[in-house]
Amino acid sequence: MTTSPEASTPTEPRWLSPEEQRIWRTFLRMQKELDAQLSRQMQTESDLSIADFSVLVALTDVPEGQARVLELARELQWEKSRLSHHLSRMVKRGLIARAECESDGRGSFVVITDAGRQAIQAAAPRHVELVRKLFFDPLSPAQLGRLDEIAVRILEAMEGCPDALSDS
Amino acid sequence: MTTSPEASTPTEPRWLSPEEQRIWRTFLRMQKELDAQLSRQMQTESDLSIADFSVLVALTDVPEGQARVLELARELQWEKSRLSHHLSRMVKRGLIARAECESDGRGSFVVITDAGRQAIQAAAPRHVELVRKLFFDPLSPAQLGRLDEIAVRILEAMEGCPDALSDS
DNA sequence: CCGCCCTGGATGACATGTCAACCATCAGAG
DNA sequence: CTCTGATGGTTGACATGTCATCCAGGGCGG
Repeated sequence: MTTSPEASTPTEPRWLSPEEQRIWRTFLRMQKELDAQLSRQMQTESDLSIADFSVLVALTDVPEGQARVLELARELQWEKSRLSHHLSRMVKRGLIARAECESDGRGSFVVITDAGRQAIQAAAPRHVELVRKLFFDPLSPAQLGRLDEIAVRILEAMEGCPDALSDS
Repeated sequence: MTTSPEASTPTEPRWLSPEEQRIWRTFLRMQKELDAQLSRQMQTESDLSIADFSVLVALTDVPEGQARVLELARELQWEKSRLSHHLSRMVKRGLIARAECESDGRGSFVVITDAGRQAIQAAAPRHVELVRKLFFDPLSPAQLGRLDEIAVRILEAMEGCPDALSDS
């Protein structure tokens, strides 16, 4: 971001002003810290990663605690290969199980196990508390509304972009 | 986040309202997408990861393009082991080099190479453009100011937290 | 000079994510 | 029925992160 403005680039790039740089770095730092705190807490207090948690949430959101793999992938907006790898690890740890799909020989279902339910039921309250403490509580309702607008705005800006909005 | 509110937890957790859930998920999605787009662009157009880029930026920010490892770690707010691993990979790719530290036999310097300089000088303009396009351009100056306040607010909320703000 | 603890940094084992290739099944054209 | 291409999903190789551990050199009391 601070590469000296002397290089002869076609149409001199619009470098960030010092103030813009500060804002951008603050924003990045906030994101990183937030993520780090939430991950750390989830890991140390509940022995789950945020990724594990997301999968379990998606599964409990759905009737029977059971879903097709690609359906999950769409829900989570994960690549299918990432999901597949992650599911394998979760199976190994007993949080979920795979089940055959009768109607389609290719597909398979993912089912949440009792251990999985227990894990998420233990983790969720703490997680929500922390999300409140770090995100909702510090912001006024007005700020929250404006942040939401901003997030939506940025999402819109990304929608028309070269790379598809990450899915499989 | 949607674990049914029937479990008998001590002091029923303050679950998120549907609207709060929507806001939180939107926020997470925005973060993820932003990061994904920036990473993808950096990778495909400049063959660098955001991490590589950050290291190179930190090195060009500093006189002589040279710094001590832990100094870099502090700058980037990375764990020292992460940095060490990453530096090894970057050395292997010729972007940086290690140099002995005369004054302290333990330490070593990291120096940016010519290849490293070329890489960052090629990558920076495109990166800045994308940051503008996805972050600064879509927001009004007023929104930007409010977002900054919000980010600072959240960072403050995290400062007093159990886990130290991630450093080594 | 010696013993001891601190510090800077590297390493190995392991969790996670990405990309590309693979494979079986399905679905439709002939 | 068979060939062909799309679909659902897994796999392997490899990049990246985390944690715990190790190790060499430094600084200091004695």
